[in-house]
Amino acid sequence: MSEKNQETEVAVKKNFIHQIIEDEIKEGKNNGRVHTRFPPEPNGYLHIGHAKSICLNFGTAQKYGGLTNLRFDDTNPSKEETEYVDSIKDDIRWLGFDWGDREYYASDYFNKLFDFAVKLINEGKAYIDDQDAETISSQKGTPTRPGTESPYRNRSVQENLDLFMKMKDGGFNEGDCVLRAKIDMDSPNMHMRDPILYRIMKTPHHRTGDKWYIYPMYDFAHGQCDYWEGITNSICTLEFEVHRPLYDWFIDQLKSDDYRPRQIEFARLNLSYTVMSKRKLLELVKDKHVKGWDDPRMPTISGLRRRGYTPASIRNFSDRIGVTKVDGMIDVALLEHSVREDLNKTAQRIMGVLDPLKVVITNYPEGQVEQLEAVNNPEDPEAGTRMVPFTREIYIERDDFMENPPNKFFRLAPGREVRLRYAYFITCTDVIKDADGNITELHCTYDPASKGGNSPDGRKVKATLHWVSVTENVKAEVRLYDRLFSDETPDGHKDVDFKEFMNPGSLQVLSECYIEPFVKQSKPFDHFQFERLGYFNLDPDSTPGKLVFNRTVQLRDTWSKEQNK
RNA sequence: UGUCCUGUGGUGUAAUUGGCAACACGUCUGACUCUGGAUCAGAAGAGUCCAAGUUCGAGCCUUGGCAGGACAACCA
Repeated sequence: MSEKNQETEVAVKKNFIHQIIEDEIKEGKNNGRVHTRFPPEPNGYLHIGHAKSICLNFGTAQKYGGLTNLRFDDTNPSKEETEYVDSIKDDIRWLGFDWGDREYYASDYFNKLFDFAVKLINEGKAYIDDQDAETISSQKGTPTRPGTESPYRNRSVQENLDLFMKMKDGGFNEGDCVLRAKIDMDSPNMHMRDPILYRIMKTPHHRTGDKWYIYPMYDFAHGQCDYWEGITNSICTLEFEVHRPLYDWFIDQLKSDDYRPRQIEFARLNLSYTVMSKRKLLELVKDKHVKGWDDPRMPTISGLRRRGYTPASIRNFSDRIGVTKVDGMIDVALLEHSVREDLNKTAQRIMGVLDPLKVVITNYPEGQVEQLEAVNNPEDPEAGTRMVPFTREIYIERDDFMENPPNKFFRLAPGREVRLRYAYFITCTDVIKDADGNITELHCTYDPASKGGNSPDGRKVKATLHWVSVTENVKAEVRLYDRLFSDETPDGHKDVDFKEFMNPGSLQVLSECYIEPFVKQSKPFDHFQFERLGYFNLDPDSTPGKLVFNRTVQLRDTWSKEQNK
């Protein structure tokens, strides 16, 4: 089934960044122009936290009639790969955003950055330091203690220039020396204590190959790229707050008129029961704790996509959680609510039995196949109806039957009558067991007058069960997912590795599932609601002979709540 | 012994010239229902980190505390 277009969209509410921008527009800053950028480092797959940033950056520009650039922050060739560039572009597009032809790379600016560094050297604002990393680090001081100046700090401009050229030309080994800005070793802000601008790396770069032996540091690249691209609002996460004075310092050295990009920080997303750091996600992938970056249990965008999340559901989630500077923790339940809300309006309904229990309808003609009409989506009349085959033997869900039902159990039990959805009323007459006392099948009778699901005498039943014909069905594998971690903050424990909290039951594979024949025509990533069970989508592992479904999320279930009381 | 940032129901956000705290998720009732879904109606739950001050009036302003977070990679 193709994706329906009637996605639900939550109105983007105004956040503190929008407020700042509106104030700027009122002041006439940048002539009312708004230009943002999304700057991923291509060293891993995007996750739901990046989705928040993408929605913020693209959404803010859209809101104020501006543009958003995509810029890969590729200043460290030892970590970055083209595979990641491709996945990032796919994910942003899938989320529904477009950067037009404004696809940039920090590496596009390597020449300009080099020239800028030369300018700083000429102005006596940068110098080559021959000390090793450890020494430089020890001279930095601590957050509470000032640093000390490097003995190389006052080299002549000419000497600095010569050495910088030699660095560029590969005349040194990695670690021999670095280029540093000459700012203030006494600054209370660590980042202003003569930060490193360039380091030597003899690693080929995914775009510039072996052209460069020196690469700029993040701080020396990011703000300048913003400046050259005409970015007005450079939105980043809270940990860069202390970098802002340095960001501004570089812009001060660069700017030629009133224009200057402004860095604004917001709190990154933390989701309960998951980890969000790229390093930890990479670890899960590399050590095979999950099947890959797109494992449906991963909080990556590709994982959520494979799990069955829709772009609209992620966008809505992102709008709903808001944007602030408060470092908090969002309940995964809100993410789940967002998919249910969207899928409820759009998903094709079908019937599927995950844990089959055979039912023989003893008074139904053998060999007969009836086609019964079923509604495709009660939330969307336009979705129409389909036919579902009914036969003498059917499967129902094993836990839809109880031999000795408690008070509030409304489903099938000995002697009780229930409705089979879109079919007939049936009454349980016999419970068949094996030698060990396990229930192997049920015998029921049906009321032919209740065809379609209603009895002409107005008789009511308390429950409606989903079912699938024993002979007219598609057998499928269904993968049930639970949270990957059993702890709310798996990486929040100082002495315990986050992997200790991995949930051993996060994946449950059911191979004996029966789905109504309608699903034969479905394609990977198609969304369904298996009635009464939850939302599922077809996994790309499916082959024509074997369909595989992922459970995106369960339906809200008041019965299980009742049970847990 | 520093700099910067943050503190509003269980969670997340709102309260725009100071006017007795709103919304969403979650929770709990009930109605309706051919999905124990959805929908609808309703409830509980904070007096805004603390203290003092200004004011007729403070979540918003002032002062002083307290608590949490970020910063010491040739990572981003």
